[in-house]
Amino acid sequence: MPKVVNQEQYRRELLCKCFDLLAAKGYANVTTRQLSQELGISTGAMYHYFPSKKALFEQLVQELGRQDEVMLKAATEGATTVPERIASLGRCLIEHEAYFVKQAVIWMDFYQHSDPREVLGNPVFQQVDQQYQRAITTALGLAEPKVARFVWTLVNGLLVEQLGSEDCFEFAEQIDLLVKMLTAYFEKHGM
Amino acid sequence: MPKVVNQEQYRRELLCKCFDLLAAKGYANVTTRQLSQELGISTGAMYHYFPSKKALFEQLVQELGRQDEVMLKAATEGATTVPERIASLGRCLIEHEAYFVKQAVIWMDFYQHSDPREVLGNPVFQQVDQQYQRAITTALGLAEPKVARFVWTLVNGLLVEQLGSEDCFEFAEQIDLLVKMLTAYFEKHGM
Amino acid sequence: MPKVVNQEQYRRELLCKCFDLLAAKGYANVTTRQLSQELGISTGAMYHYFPSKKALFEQLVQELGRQDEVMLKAATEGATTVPERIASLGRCLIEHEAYFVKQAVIWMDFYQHSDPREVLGNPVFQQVDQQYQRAITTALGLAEPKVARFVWTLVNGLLVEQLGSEDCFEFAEQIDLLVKMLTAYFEKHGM
Amino acid sequence: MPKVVNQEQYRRELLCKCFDLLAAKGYANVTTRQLSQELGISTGAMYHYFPSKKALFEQLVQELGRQDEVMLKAATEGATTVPERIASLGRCLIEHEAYFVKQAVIWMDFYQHSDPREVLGNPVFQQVDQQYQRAITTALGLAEPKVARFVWTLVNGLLVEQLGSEDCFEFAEQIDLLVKMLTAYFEKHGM
DNA sequence: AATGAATGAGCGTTCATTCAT
DNA sequence: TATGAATGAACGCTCATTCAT
Repeated sequence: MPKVVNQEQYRRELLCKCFDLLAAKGYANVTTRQLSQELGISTGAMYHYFPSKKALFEQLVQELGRQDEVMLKAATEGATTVPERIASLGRCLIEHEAYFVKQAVIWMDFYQHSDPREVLGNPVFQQVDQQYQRAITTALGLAEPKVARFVWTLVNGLLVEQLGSEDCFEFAEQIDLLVKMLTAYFEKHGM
Repeated sequence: MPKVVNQEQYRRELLCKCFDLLAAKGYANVTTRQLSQELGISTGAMYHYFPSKKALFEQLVQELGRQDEVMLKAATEGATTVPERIASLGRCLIEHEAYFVKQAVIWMDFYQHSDPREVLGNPVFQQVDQQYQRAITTALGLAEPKVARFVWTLVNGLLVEQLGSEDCFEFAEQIDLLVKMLTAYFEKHGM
Repeated sequence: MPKVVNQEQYRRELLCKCFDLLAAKGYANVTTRQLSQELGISTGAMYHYFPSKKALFEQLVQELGRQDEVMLKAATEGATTVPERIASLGRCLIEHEAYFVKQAVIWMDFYQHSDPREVLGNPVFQQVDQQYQRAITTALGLAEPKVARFVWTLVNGLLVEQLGSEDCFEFAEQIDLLVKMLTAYFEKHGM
Repeated sequence: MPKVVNQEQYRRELLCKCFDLLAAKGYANVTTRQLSQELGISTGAMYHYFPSKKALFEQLVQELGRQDEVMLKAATEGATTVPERIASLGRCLIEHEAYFVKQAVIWMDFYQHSDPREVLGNPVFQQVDQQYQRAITTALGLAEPKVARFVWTLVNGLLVEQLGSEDCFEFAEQIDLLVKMLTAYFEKHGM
């Protein structure tokens, strides 16, 4: 009788364990030996669950997309007006700052390691990109995807700026500025 | 003495020649052989001008900081009011979009390859960071560095989003949105 | 006791199932996973029946030797004169060309993977070598083993030349030439 | 000023140094580390001269083909009649037995490691095959390539049988038998 | 100042074998 | 008996760096 495990769930656990290490050092700077050590298994076992280092990385990106969709939905569930939603989103980002900063690193790496001519055609990219678009549009209750993309872009800028920094206060401060900007913009231009 | 000046200038030329290649493929994905081929010299000669691959990269980051300071100053020189300065800055970014996007890649790589615990203490980082702070503050004619940082952060977000994309129109559109946001914010909160 | 007979027979069946795969890809290019998949059992089960990959391979060589002895005896049973026996042997080889070519591959592999200093002392080699010697001597009805070895050597050359080729006609043609050569030789030198 | 070397010639020397090791242990059983140690250089230097282990192997096969063409031509140069040529060829084979046996191993390995469906289309194979065909046809002074191929096939059989054996006497004896067979065949069937 | 052959530690990956179930 | 997840040494290969010329 073989050892019974929920392969699917175990693989997700392994992905989560890789997250911190990959975010801290970057895809290219983490070896498979380091990864397997972080996972507490042998390199061979790692290759039992993932066909390659690259595949592991892409599965991680997908997994993060899945988690974020849930998280953002939950964060803005109680808010009804647009200003309230913006504030809720801001609080969520501040609360999980460390997580989102790490994720930005992962996402940068993903861009970097993709062939520029293929990144837009990459099914993983397309899927996750649409996921975020959908999540942010829903979270803010906006009809216009373009503004949603804009907001997410700004957030990414903030996250990227936080790389290597541990100044939590400055991050909150800048999120606050962003919320004020959005509010001022909506007051002036409507919606 | 003149010999030294030539050396200095030659090294800057070499750095500029590396820029496109490093931005296109990323620091970790470019070999020293590829770099020296791009430069049109041997690997040995490259090590004559730069003590290591990493040092070459850091010198490139510094060089870019120097160039940008000049460029931003020139772009906003004619404008006198804050809205004019914002618009001038926006035009400059849109005009040199390709350059700034490549630079964002370089900058990401620099963060990534630095030890997180050392990045803030890294003299190269400190110098270039202050340079940008100063440049953007001067360009916008703001007394408050915090807002300058905020603007630059937002711009970085836009640049990062352009990675792998060639949609020039979307970039201009989002810069336009950013200018409107800033304007609305300043109208409401003053300065 | 009957249990043991079944085990023995089951192991022979397993060996036969491996034959094609090993001949097609070569010992070193077939993994134990591929073998066990071909056998329709798990790797663990395979190791229950064979102590190692190498042992499985050696048992296959022995099994083939056993089968050939029977086959060659049957092929030349009806013939009474030496020319008739030669012709019968030739027909048998042509008829089972694909089988013998595969076997040649197996046999090459066996030599290759043996330590050169030990191959002559290898009991598996000694046993099978004597088996072939005996089989060919009996088949041709020759008193002199040296000529039997010579014939078998020539046949091996033909088989080896067929590796990777699917030109069935050429094989038959060359077997025909071999038969003529043998006949001419026996006519001139007697026996 | 770079170290001046005749790259082409040095590469040939390296190939020759690999010959014994590859023949003794087989392509798949020799590691790149073992090869580079045999060559007296580092693995990196080996990859400076050969793009891959497989390429090194194929270049060795080509180099052997080149050497053999010269050797066979020289061996039969003085002989004028067909029997004399056959005898000369036989002496050449006996004299360089060890070399030809090793070469047979290399050749077997080459077949084994080629995709069966591609071996006939492999340019290396085609070139060397034609080389041998031409060499043996010229050496024996035969108009008919088919008989040349036949002779070479028989010789290959003998060589293969010598794998792992060091019985030089038996080899000479069998070459002698081959010469007698050929002579008897030509006497009976002409040419 | 300049060359490029040479180094060798370290990479991502494979696979014969083991063993808890 | 039988399973297949797990192991880890070893593989082919890369590349930042050095150094004899």
